[in-house]
Amino acid sequence: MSRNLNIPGTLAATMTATTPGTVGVLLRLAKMVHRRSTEELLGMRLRQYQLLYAVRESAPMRQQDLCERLWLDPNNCVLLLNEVEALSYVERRRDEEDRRRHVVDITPEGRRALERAEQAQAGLEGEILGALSEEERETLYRLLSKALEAQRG
Amino acid sequence: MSRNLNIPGTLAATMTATTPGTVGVLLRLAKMVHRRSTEELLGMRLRQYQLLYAVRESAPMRQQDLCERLWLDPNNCVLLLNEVEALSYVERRRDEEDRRRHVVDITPEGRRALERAEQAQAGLEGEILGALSEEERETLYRLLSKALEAQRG
DNA sequence: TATTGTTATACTCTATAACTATA
DNA sequence: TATAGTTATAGAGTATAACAATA
Repeated sequence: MSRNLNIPGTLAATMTATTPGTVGVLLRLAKMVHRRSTEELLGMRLRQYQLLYAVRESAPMRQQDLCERLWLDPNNCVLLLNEVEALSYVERRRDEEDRRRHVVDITPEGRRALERAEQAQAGLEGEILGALSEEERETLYRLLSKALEAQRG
Repeated sequence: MSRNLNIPGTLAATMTATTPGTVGVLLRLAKMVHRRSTEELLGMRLRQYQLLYAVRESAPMRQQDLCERLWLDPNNCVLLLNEVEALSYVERRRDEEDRRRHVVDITPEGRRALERAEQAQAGLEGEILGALSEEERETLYRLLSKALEAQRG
Protein backbone atom coordinates (compact mmCIF):
# COMPACT_ATOMS: atom_id res chain seq x y z
CA MET A 1 0.00 0.00 0.00
CA SER A 2 2.69 2.43 0.94
CA ARG A 3 4.32 1.38 -2.30
CA ASN A 4 1.31 2.51 -4.27
CA LEU A 5 1.74 5.98 -2.85
CA ASN A 6 4.33 6.41 -5.54
CA ILE A 7 2.17 5.47 -8.48
CA PRO A 8 -0.34 8.06 -9.63
CA GLY A 9 -3.14 6.62 -11.66
CA THR A 10 -3.78 3.85 -9.18
CA LEU A 11 -6.37 3.71 -6.47
CA ALA A 12 -3.92 5.35 -4.10
CA ALA A 13 -4.16 8.50 -6.17
CA THR A 14 -7.74 8.95 -5.11
CA MET A 15 -6.72 9.39 -1.48
CA THR A 16 -6.63 12.79 0.12
CA ALA A 17 -2.88 12.84 0.45
CA THR A 18 -1.63 12.39 -3.07
CA THR A 19 1.52 10.68 -4.10
CA PRO A 20 4.96 11.94 -3.11
CA GLY A 21 5.98 10.90 -6.60
CA THR A 22 5.17 14.13 -8.36
CA VAL A 23 7.35 16.12 -6.02
CA GLY A 24 10.05 13.49 -6.37
CA VAL A 25 10.11 13.80 -10.13
CA LEU A 26 10.00 17.57 -9.83
CA LEU A 27 13.08 17.55 -7.62
CA ARG A 28 14.98 15.29 -9.98
CA LEU A 29 14.26 17.51 -12.95
CA ALA A 30 15.27 20.56 -10.93
CA LYS A 31 18.52 18.88 -10.00
CA MET A 32 19.22 18.22 -13.66
CA VAL A 33 18.52 21.84 -14.56
CA HIS A 34 20.91 23.01 -11.86
CA ARG A 35 23.63 20.67 -13.07
CA ARG A 36 23.31 21.76 -16.65
CA SER A 37 22.90 25.48 -16.04
CA THR A 38 26.64 26.00 -15.91
CA GLU A 39 28.44 29.31 -15.91
CA GLU A 40 29.96 28.25 -19.19
CA LEU A 41 26.52 27.88 -20.74
CA LEU A 42 24.82 30.99 -19.35
CA GLY A 43 27.80 33.30 -19.30
CA MET A 44 27.07 33.80 -15.60
CA ARG A 45 26.04 31.75 -12.59
CA LEU A 46 22.46 30.52 -12.48
CA ARG A 47 21.75 32.53 -9.33
CA GLN A 48 23.08 35.65 -10.96
CA TYR A 49 20.89 35.02 -13.97
CA GLN A 50 17.84 34.58 -11.78
CA LEU A 51 18.55 37.81 -9.94
CA LEU A 52 19.19 39.74 -13.12
CA TYR A 53 16.01 38.36 -14.61
CA ALA A 54 13.98 39.53 -11.61
CA VAL A 55 15.62 42.95 -11.59
CA ARG A 56 14.86 43.62 -15.22
CA GLU A 57 11.24 42.69 -14.68
CA SER A 58 10.67 45.47 -12.13
CA ALA A 59 13.68 47.78 -12.38
CA PRO A 60 14.24 50.08 -10.73
CA MET A 61 13.13 48.26 -7.60
CA ARG A 62 13.87 48.31 -3.91
CA GLN A 63 16.44 45.80 -2.75
CA GLN A 64 14.05 44.49 -0.15
CA ASP A 65 11.39 43.69 -2.73
CA LEU A 66 14.00 41.96 -4.86
CA CYS A 67 15.06 39.75 -1.98
CA GLU A 68 11.51 38.75 -1.24
CA ARG A 69 10.79 37.99 -4.85
CA LEU A 70 13.80 35.69 -5.04
CA TRP A 71 13.09 34.05 -1.67
CA LEU A 72 16.51 35.11 -0.52
CA ASP A 73 17.49 36.07 2.98
CA PRO A 74 18.65 39.69 3.14
CA ASN A 75 22.24 38.63 3.71
CA ASN A 76 22.31 36.19 0.79
CA CYS A 77 20.71 38.84 -1.35
CA VAL A 78 23.47 41.27 -0.47
CA LEU A 79 26.18 38.77 -1.30
CA LEU A 80 24.58 37.92 -4.61
CA LEU A 81 24.06 41.58 -5.45
CA ASN A 82 27.72 42.24 -4.71
CA GLU A 83 28.66 39.67 -7.32
CA VAL A 84 26.32 40.98 -9.98
CA GLU A 85 27.23 44.58 -9.28
CA ALA A 86 30.92 43.69 -9.54
CA LEU A 87 30.11 42.41 -13.03
CA SER A 88 28.54 45.85 -13.75
CA TYR A 89 25.22 44.18 -14.53
CA VAL A 90 23.26 46.09 -11.87
CA GLU A 91 23.66 49.32 -9.93
CA ARG A 92 22.66 50.10 -6.37
CA ARG A 93 21.89 53.58 -5.15
CA ARG A 94 20.30 55.08 -2.07
CA ASP A 95 16.60 55.73 -2.07
CA GLU A 96 16.42 59.52 -1.56
CA GLU A 97 13.05 59.21 0.12
CA ASP A 98 14.41 56.83 2.74
CA ARG A 99 18.14 56.72 2.84
CA ARG A 100 18.18 53.37 4.65
CA ARG A 101 16.93 51.74 1.49
CA HIS A 102 18.72 50.77 -1.67
CA VAL A 103 17.26 50.89 -5.15
CA VAL A 104 18.51 48.34 -7.65
CA ASP A 105 18.58 48.88 -11.38
CA ILE A 106 19.87 46.92 -14.35
CA THR A 107 22.59 48.38 -16.58
CA PRO A 108 22.68 48.26 -20.39
CA GLU A 109 25.54 45.78 -20.04
CA GLY A 110 23.36 43.74 -17.73
CA ARG A 111 20.56 43.66 -20.26
CA ARG A 112 22.87 42.41 -22.97
CA ALA A 113 24.33 39.70 -20.75
CA LEU A 114 20.84 38.70 -19.63
CA GLU A 115 19.63 38.38 -23.20
CA ARG A 116 22.53 36.11 -24.04
CA ALA A 117 21.87 34.03 -20.95
CA GLU A 118 18.19 33.81 -21.83
CA GLN A 119 19.00 32.39 -25.24
CA ALA A 120 21.21 29.77 -23.63
CA GLN A 121 18.62 28.95 -20.99
CA ALA A 122 15.93 28.66 -23.64
CA GLY A 123 18.13 26.20 -25.47
CA LEU A 124 18.59 24.17 -22.32
CA GLU A 125 14.85 24.24 -21.66
CA GLY A 126 14.35 22.95 -25.17
CA GLU A 127 16.61 20.02 -24.34
CA ILE A 128 15.09 19.34 -20.93
CA LEU A 129 11.54 19.48 -22.26
CA GLY A 130 12.46 18.05 -25.63
CA ALA A 131 10.17 15.06 -25.23
CA LEU A 132 7.12 17.27 -24.75
CA SER A 133 5.05 18.79 -27.51
CA GLU A 134 4.46 22.51 -27.61
CA GLU A 135 1.01 21.97 -26.20
CA GLU A 136 2.34 19.79 -23.40
CA ARG A 137 4.95 22.39 -22.50
CA GLU A 138 2.30 25.05 -22.19
CA THR A 139 0.21 22.74 -20.05
CA LEU A 140 3.21 22.05 -17.85
CA TYR A 141 3.92 25.76 -17.51
CA ARG A 142 0.30 26.44 -16.63
CA LEU A 143 0.10 23.72 -13.97
CA LEU A 144 3.40 24.64 -12.34
CA SER A 145 2.43 28.32 -12.31
CA LYS A 146 -0.95 27.53 -10.85
CA ALA A 147 0.60 25.56 -8.01
CA LEU A 148 3.17 28.26 -7.41
CA GLU A 149 0.71 31.14 -7.40
CA ALA A 150 -1.37 29.43 -4.75
CA GLN A 151 1.63 29.37 -2.40
CA ARG A 152 2.11 33.11 -2.30
CA GLY A 153 -0.65 33.86 0.19
CA MET B 1 11.02 40.43 -27.66
CA SER B 2 13.38 38.95 -25.16
CA ARG B 3 10.74 39.82 -22.62
CA ASN B 4 8.21 37.64 -24.38
CA LEU B 5 10.49 34.67 -23.98
CA ASN B 6 9.08 34.40 -20.51
CA ILE B 7 5.44 34.29 -21.47
CA PRO B 8 4.16 31.03 -22.90
CA GLY B 9 0.98 31.38 -24.84
CA THR B 10 2.30 34.31 -26.82
CA LEU B 11 3.85 34.29 -30.24
CA ALA B 12 7.24 33.69 -28.65
CA ALA B 13 6.05 30.27 -27.59
CA THR B 14 5.90 29.22 -31.18
CA MET B 15 9.65 29.63 -31.58
CA THR B 16 11.98 26.67 -31.62
CA ALA B 17 13.63 27.54 -28.35
CA THR B 18 10.78 27.65 -25.89
CA THR B 19 10.52 29.94 -22.95
CA PRO B 20 12.92 29.76 -20.02
CA GLY B 21 9.86 30.41 -17.92
CA THR B 22 8.83 26.81 -17.41
CA VAL B 23 12.21 25.89 -16.01
CA GLY B 24 12.15 29.03 -13.88
CA VAL B 25 8.84 28.09 -12.31
CA LEU B 26 10.04 24.53 -11.87
CA LEU B 27 13.10 25.71 -9.96
CA ARG B 28 11.03 27.95 -7.71
CA LEU B 29 8.67 25.13 -6.81
CA ALA B 30 11.62 22.84 -6.16
CA LYS B 31 13.15 25.44 -3.88
CA MET B 32 9.91 25.61 -1.95
CA VAL B 33 9.79 21.83 -1.60
CA HIS B 34 13.35 21.81 -0.29
CA ARG B 35 12.60 24.53 2.24
CA ARG B 36 9.52 22.79 3.54
CA SER B 37 10.90 19.24 3.59
CA THR B 38 12.42 19.74 7.00
CA GLU B 39 13.89 17.06 9.20
CA GLU B 40 11.16 17.89 11.69
CA LEU B 41 8.49 17.08 9.10
CA LEU B 42 9.98 13.93 7.57
CA GLY B 43 11.66 12.52 10.65
CA MET B 44 14.88 12.50 8.65
CA ARG B 45 16.71 14.72 6.16
CA LEU B 46 15.27 14.97 2.68
CA ARG B 47 18.41 13.43 1.14
CA GLN B 48 18.19 10.52 3.53
CA TYR B 49 14.55 10.02 2.63
CA GLN B 50 15.38 10.03 -1.07
CA LEU B 51 18.13 7.48 -0.57
CA LEU B 52 15.97 5.25 1.58
CA TYR B 53 13.18 5.46 -0.96
CA ALA B 54 15.50 4.36 -3.74
CA VAL B 55 16.97 1.54 -1.68
CA ARG B 56 13.58 0.08 -0.83
CA GLU B 57 12.61 0.11 -4.47
CA SER B 58 15.43 -2.23 -5.49
CA ALA B 59 16.83 -3.69 -2.28
CA PRO B 60 19.12 -5.43 -2.01
CA MET B 61 21.12 -3.46 -4.55
CA ARG B 62 24.72 -2.65 -5.33
CA GLN B 63 26.01 0.58 -3.90
CA GLN B 64 27.20 1.68 -7.31
CA ASP B 65 23.74 1.30 -8.83
CA LEU B 66 22.25 3.23 -5.95
CA CYS B 67 24.63 6.13 -6.51
CA GLU B 68 23.83 6.27 -10.20
CA ARG B 69 20.13 6.18 -9.56
CA LEU B 70 20.38 9.10 -7.18
CA TRP B 71 22.76 11.06 -9.41
CA LEU B 72 25.25 11.13 -6.58
CA ASP B 73 29.01 11.10 -6.91
CA PRO B 74 30.48 7.99 -5.29
CA ASN B 75 31.95 10.01 -2.45
CA ASN B 76 28.71 11.85 -1.67
CA CYS B 77 26.92 8.55 -1.82
CA VAL B 78 29.30 7.11 0.77
CA LEU B 79 28.80 10.05 3.10
CA LEU B 80 25.04 9.86 2.79
CA LEU B 81 25.06 6.10 3.30
CA ASN B 82 27.16 6.58 6.43
CA GLU B 83 24.43 8.79 7.84
CA VAL B 84 21.58 6.48 7.00
CA GLU B 85 23.45 3.42 8.19
CA ALA B 86 24.23 5.18 11.47
CA LEU B 87 20.47 5.56 11.86
CA SER B 88 20.18 1.78 11.35
CA TYR B 89 17.91 2.34 8.36
CA VAL B 90 20.15 0.49 5.89
CA GLU B 91 22.88 -2.12 6.04
CA ARG B 92 25.95 -2.51 3.88
CA ARG B 93 27.70 -5.78 3.32
CA ARG B 94 30.34 -7.07 0.94
CA ASP B 95 29.25 -8.67 -2.30
CA GLU B 96 30.65 -12.19 -1.99
CA GLU B 97 30.91 -12.49 -5.77
CA ASP B 98 33.11 -9.41 -6.00
CA ARG B 99 34.48 -8.29 -2.70
CA ARG B 100 35.23 -4.80 -3.97
CA ARG B 101 31.53 -4.15 -4.10
CA HIS B 102 29.04 -3.34 -1.40
CA VAL B 103 25.42 -4.44 -1.33
CA VAL B 104 22.92 -2.14 0.34
CA ASP B 105 19.71 -3.29 1.96
CA ILE B 106 16.96 -1.62 3.95
CA THR B 107 16.24 -2.68 7.54
CA PRO B 108 12.81 -3.20 9.08
CA GLU B 109 13.44 -0.06 11.09
CA GLY B 110 14.27 1.73 7.86
CA ARG B 111 10.99 0.62 6.31
CA ARG B 112 9.01 1.94 9.23
CA ALA B 113 10.81 5.29 9.21
CA LEU B 114 10.36 5.52 5.45
CA GLU B 115 6.65 4.89 5.68
CA ARG B 116 6.28 7.64 8.24
CA ALA B 117 8.31 10.01 6.06
CA GLU B 118 6.21 9.11 3.06
CA GLN B 119 3.03 10.06 4.86
CA ALA B 120 4.55 13.41 5.77
CA GLN B 121 5.85 13.99 2.26
CA ALA B 122 2.46 13.10 0.81
CA GLY B 123 0.92 15.69 3.09
CA LEU B 124 3.39 18.28 1.92
CA GLU B 125 2.72 17.39 -1.69
CA GLY B 126 -0.95 17.88 -1.00
CA GLU B 127 -0.18 21.39 0.20
CA ILE B 128 2.21 22.24 -2.62
CA LEU B 129 -0.18 20.98 -5.28
CA GLY B 130 -3.29 22.00 -3.39
CA ALA B 131 -4.47 24.33 -6.13
CA LEU B 132 -4.51 21.52 -8.69
CA SER B 133 -7.35 19.08 -9.23
CA GLU B 134 -6.68 15.38 -9.08
CA GLU B 135 -6.71 15.24 -12.85
CA GLU B 136 -4.28 18.14 -13.11
CA ARG B 137 -1.93 16.47 -10.66
CA GLU B 138 -1.87 13.33 -12.72
CA THR B 139 -1.23 15.35 -15.84
CA LEU B 140 1.61 17.16 -14.10
CA TYR B 141 3.11 13.86 -12.97
CA ARG B 142 2.83 12.44 -16.46
CA LEU B 143 4.48 15.44 -18.13
CA LEU B 144 7.33 15.68 -15.63
CA SER B 145 7.96 11.96 -15.90
CA LYS B 146 7.92 12.09 -19.66
CA ALA B 147 10.52 14.86 -19.70
CA LEU B 148 12.63 13.03 -17.14
CA GLU B 149 12.53 9.67 -18.89
CA ALA B 150 13.80 11.24 -22.09
CA GLN B 151 16.93 12.46 -20.31
CA ARG B 152 18.13 9.03 -19.28
CA GLY B 153 19.61 8.03 -22.62
C1' DT C 1 46.39 -2.31 -14.45
C1' DA C 2 41.40 -1.32 -13.61
C1' DT C 3 37.55 -0.97 -10.45
C1' DT C 4 34.91 -0.11 -5.96
C1' DG C 5 34.65 2.24 -2.22
C1' DT C 6 36.70 5.57 0.97
C1' DT C 7 38.99 9.72 2.74
C1' DA C 8 40.68 14.51 2.42
C1' DT C 9 39.80 18.88 0.86
C1' DA C 10 37.68 22.83 -0.99
C1' DC C 11 34.02 25.50 -2.93
C1' DT C 12 29.10 26.96 -3.32
C1' DC C 13 24.72 27.79 -1.25
C1' DT C 14 22.22 28.73 2.73
C1' DA C 15 21.03 30.12 7.60
C1' DT C 16 21.80 32.71 12.19
C1' DA C 17 23.28 36.46 14.64
C1' DA C 18 25.53 40.71 15.46
C1' DC C 19 26.64 45.26 13.63
C1' DT C 20 25.99 50.12 11.08
C1' DA C 21 23.25 53.76 9.32
C1' DT C 22 19.20 55.84 9.00
C1' DA C 23 14.42 56.72 10.47
C1' DT D 1 13.15 51.95 19.15
C1' DA D 2 12.60 50.02 14.80
C1' DT D 3 14.08 49.14 9.97
C1' DA D 4 17.32 48.31 5.71
C1' DG D 5 21.31 46.78 4.66
C1' DT D 6 25.73 44.70 5.79
C1' DT D 7 29.23 41.66 7.83
C1' DA D 8 30.88 37.48 10.28
C1' DT D 9 30.42 32.87 10.89
C1' DA D 10 28.98 28.28 10.55
C1' DG D 11 26.49 24.53 8.45
C1' DA D 12 24.79 21.65 4.51
C1' DG D 13 25.44 20.12 -0.23
C1' DT D 14 28.53 19.19 -3.88
C1' DA D 15 32.85 18.39 -6.62
C1' DT D 16 37.91 16.94 -7.41
C1' DA D 17 41.72 14.27 -6.29
C1' DA D 18 44.30 10.93 -3.84
C1' DC D 19 44.21 6.51 -1.43
C1' DA D 20 43.15 1.30 0.00
C1' DA D 21 41.36 -3.04 -1.07
C1' DT D 22 40.19 -6.22 -4.50
C1' DA D 23 39.87 -7.96 -9.11
